[in-house]
Amino acid sequence: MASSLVVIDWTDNSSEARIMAAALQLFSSRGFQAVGIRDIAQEAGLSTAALYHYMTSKEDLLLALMSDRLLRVTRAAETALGELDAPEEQLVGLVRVHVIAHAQFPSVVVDDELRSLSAGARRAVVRLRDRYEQVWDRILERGSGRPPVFTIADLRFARLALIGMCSGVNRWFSPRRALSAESVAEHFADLALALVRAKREGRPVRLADLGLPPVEHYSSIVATAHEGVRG
Amino acid sequence: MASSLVVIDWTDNSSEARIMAAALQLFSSRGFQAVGIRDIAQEAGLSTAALYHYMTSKEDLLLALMSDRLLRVTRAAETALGELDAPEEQLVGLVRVHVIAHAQFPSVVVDDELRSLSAGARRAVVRLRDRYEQVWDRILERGSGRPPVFTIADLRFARLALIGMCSGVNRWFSPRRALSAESVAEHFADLALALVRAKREGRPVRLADLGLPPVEHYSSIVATAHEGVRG
Amino acid sequence: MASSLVVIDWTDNSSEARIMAAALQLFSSRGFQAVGIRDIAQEAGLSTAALYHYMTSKEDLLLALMSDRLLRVTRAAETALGELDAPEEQLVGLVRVHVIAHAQFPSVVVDDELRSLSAGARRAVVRLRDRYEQVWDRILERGSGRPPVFTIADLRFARLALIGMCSGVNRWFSPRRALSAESVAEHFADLALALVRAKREGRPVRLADLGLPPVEHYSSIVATAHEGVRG
Amino acid sequence: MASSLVVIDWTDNSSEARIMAAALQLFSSRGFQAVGIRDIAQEAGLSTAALYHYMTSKEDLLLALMSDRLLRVTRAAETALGELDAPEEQLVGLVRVHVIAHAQFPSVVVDDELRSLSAGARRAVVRLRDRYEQVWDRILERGSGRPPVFTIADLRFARLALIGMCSGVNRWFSPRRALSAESVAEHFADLALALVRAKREGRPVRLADLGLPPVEHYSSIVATAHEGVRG
DNA sequence: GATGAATGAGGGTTCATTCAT
DNA sequence: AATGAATGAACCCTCATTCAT
Repeated sequence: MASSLVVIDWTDNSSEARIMAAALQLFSSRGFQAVGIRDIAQEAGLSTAALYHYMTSKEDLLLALMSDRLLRVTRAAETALGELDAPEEQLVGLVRVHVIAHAQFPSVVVDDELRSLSAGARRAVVRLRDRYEQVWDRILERGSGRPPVFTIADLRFARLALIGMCSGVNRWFSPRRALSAESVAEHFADLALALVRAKREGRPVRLADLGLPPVEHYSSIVATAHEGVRG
Repeated sequence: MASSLVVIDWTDNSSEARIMAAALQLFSSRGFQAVGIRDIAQEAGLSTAALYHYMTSKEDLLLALMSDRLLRVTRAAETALGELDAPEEQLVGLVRVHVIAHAQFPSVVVDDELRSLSAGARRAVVRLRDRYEQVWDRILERGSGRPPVFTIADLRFARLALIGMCSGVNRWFSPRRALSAESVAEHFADLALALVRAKREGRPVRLADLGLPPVEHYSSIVATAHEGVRG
Repeated sequence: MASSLVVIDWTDNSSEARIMAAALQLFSSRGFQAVGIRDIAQEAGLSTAALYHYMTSKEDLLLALMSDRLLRVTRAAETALGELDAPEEQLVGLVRVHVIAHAQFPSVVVDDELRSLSAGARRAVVRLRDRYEQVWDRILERGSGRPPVFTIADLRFARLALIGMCSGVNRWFSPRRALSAESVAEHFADLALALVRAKREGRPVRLADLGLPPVEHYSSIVATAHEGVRG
Repeated sequence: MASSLVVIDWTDNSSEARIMAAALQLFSSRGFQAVGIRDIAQEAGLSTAALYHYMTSKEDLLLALMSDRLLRVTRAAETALGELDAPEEQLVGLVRVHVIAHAQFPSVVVDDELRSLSAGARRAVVRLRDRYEQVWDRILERGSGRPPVFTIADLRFARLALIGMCSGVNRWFSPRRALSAESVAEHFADLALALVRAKREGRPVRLADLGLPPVEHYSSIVATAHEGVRG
């Protein structure tokens, strides 16, 4: 029984995992409201009644998926950040993780679907989201310290702008076009450095100036954090 | 009969205008799929059957609203741009218009609801959206000319990032918090300048460096373009 | 729209009346819980969706029917009592009305289905039921006055016994057996006189001793109070 | 495997007994149709699948309970009658047993739930019910013999009235009110004597006139017949 | 211009039951 | 003896839509 705030185990292809995968896939592509439980059941290869062995309601399913996504992306972000020190490097790491996670994996854009949750569930998810956003804030703060690496007028707006642009990827990215998630991540990482006016020794920093691990490293961090979910 | 790609007349409080206003308001706050035609009818003070004098289907209503939003924001953008010359100024004008329109007016975020449209309607809206995005592209191109004002690695990604961050406003902006649409517009305009690495005479430009009309000017451009729709 | 505590208009064969008739018939013979709204719709010759033009929920339908039954039997009882004076005669009138109503018309036995109602609706019905039971109490009280016509140890138990035995008719009466509602009413009226130990001038009274209108008179009172409901 | 017409063994707290107790309790308070097998399983502390080791269907469970109730009340009635001789005393004994059984023990009112049974099961239960009703008929007949103790116009109607009033107890009796099953039994016994116009030496008999064992004696007869079922 | 009546399809959820383990 | 997994059918109710008036 998938209780609420939990990291889902996707690795086997048990009924539960198949249901979760089906729901994630469908919610991600059509939106929660537009998906019927019959769709989910069919995709998972079960009867609709069987769904109710693993969830208590459709909303509960959404809740589980949102928290899973948030917990995993948070985990991936922390893994990436743990390997880095300088704020500008950490920002790049964070953007890479976020973009790759949102482009490569079916993701329920949390802020899009918050309104589909009832008050209680919404509060729980908001709490997780806030925790994730604090990761961003922490970096932006550190980069604004003395001496400042970033030049940011308002930390909150900068974070909203960054997350807005990075989550937007989810809406237009399609692997069909000859466009890899990694190349998007690279471009957005550089744009993020610009957005915060990152500088080293008084000079604007470009992505190429940083001696970071290659972007593929972050693909594998994200993949590890997401385990066996099909990309 | 509200045919498809049209600028809606909101100024009177005819039944049609009331229906449109109700639908816009509801789609904007709850999402297309979550709104029933009963909700719209009730909000407009009519029977559900009466709705069908003014629309051919619920989808048609969405289509009309999306095109209205796109046409109006495009019009507002062009008004703003016509008064300005330098690319960095135009970028600021565009961001101001976009942010104010999305924060202050109920807006159907086009890319969010495209999936709710059938193929034909989707194509029509995408065409309008592309036309609006070309406005962005035109500015980014001009700023990338010789000598370059912007430093942009890839024009398309920059546009996606900018629109992503500016449209995201729609998700979190709430007039209840002591936060005006204008102040958001100002912060985002400055962030946009940073994102494109705008320079004048080799130096990074800040919003304050530009001698632009005050942000309220753009509020009124947007308001004019949106006529009597309640903000 | 059949609101709650109301005397239903059965006389035409409008959709509403047909729904009510179907529901009454089905609830009466199978019990509320065992009847599906599909059954009602089919019996009424409508789609299930159409039902919801005339009711707000299945429970609301039950509520309407219970209140209709209670209000009508109360009305019939009061008509009968208004024509009579002596308590022993009134008791006979009341038993005749109650038995004929329960044998001849599909009736939802109120106390059987109270548990199917939610708390609020239940309270409303109990109030009507209590009002009807007060009619019985009033007669039993009058018969216990000075000089007493009845000999009753406890008024409440006597009422419960009388109503219990008279409502029980509903369970076993079937017009198929050569058994008229009127003949049952006669036997039960005489048993009721016995139960309260009715006396005139010190002698036990039998039904035949009273100069009452014939039982058919009460059939027509009940029929009038129930209007065009098919018996 | 609980086959059909059987006296259930309630004395141990085996799974079977717990299931039966749960079902009886629930059917009694909510009615057969309103009780789900999940409710029964939960109350019994088992999985729903486990229920099917002890029953063949939900209906079978009802059948078993109805027959158990009927057989036990019949047995209790016969025990009571065996100790008595005069018809008027036997009538009192029977009423006491019936009322106490229906007030004090969760009882499935047979005539209420007959409609929930399929034709075959119904026939079987009706046979048991008829046997129990014959106990009543036998007494009423004896009391109508020569010289008559009772004055009854129609034996069948008298029996229906008596059982109707005594079974009705089940609907309104609640141990919460300061009302003992025994005191109800006493009042109803006296009312039953009145209903049949019982006389001794030409004079109406009251309950107090009879030298019967105290009502508690009948409580214990009923309790014995019902063994360990919680009251 | 507007509505009440009506509907087929589908919404999410629960039903009693079976079966391999 | 007991269970978790699974299901087809049914639950009450709402959906967007049509049409005669």
